[in-house]
Amino acid sequence: MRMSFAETFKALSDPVRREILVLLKGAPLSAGEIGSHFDMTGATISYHLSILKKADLVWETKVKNYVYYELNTSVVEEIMLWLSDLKGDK
Amino acid sequence: MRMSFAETFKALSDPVRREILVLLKGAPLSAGEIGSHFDMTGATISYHLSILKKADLVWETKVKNYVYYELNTSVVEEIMLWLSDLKGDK
DNA sequence: AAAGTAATTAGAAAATCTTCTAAATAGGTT
DNA sequence: AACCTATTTAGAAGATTTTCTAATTACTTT
Repeated sequence: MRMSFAETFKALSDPVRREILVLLKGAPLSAGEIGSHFDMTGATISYHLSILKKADLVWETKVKNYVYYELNTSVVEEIMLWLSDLKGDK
Repeated sequence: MRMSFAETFKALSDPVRREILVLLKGAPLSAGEIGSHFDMTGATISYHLSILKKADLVWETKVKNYVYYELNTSVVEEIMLWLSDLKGDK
């Protein structure tokens, strides 16, 4: 079930997590592939992925012993709508 | 001078600060008027306002011994553009 | 100038977040 | 089954954030 707005904004507030989302813009990547872009342990990447997942910003698919993550653009859209309303667009 | 994207996202990550922005949607309000909407001390509200100000999400105008805060929608627009790009809109 | 009102700053406590190491889980391969 | 590879979980350390109380600044009014 969809998590709160609050948690989505929190998920977006960390630079590592935003960079992960940008990486996923092109195509789904495994946790390991994502991790290789950062100078951090896999455990830390896993922690960030879990927050993105709880915020529904990404989906995961398990294939063999890999876990692939994919961007969920519909939640991005929700945040944009909130911002759009704030801006005063009718 | 305009603060980093990172700081703008951080500023948006707190529910109190988002509620302040919504309050300012209608019209500018003084720090005291903003504070009266929350069950928090004026010092705490002042802290949140300083973060919104540093993120350039609000402007302040001093009138008598009041400080009025006003929403700055152009920064909201910047965040929307980032999200729009993430979504994949060309 | 003294007193009052609005708001901010300083400093500290409590809560939350980020990161690590080490251990555990899960699946694939020999 | 034993071993290897990918990923997650647990637990702890360190950093950052949020909030408060008390003190300070700034401007107004008497």
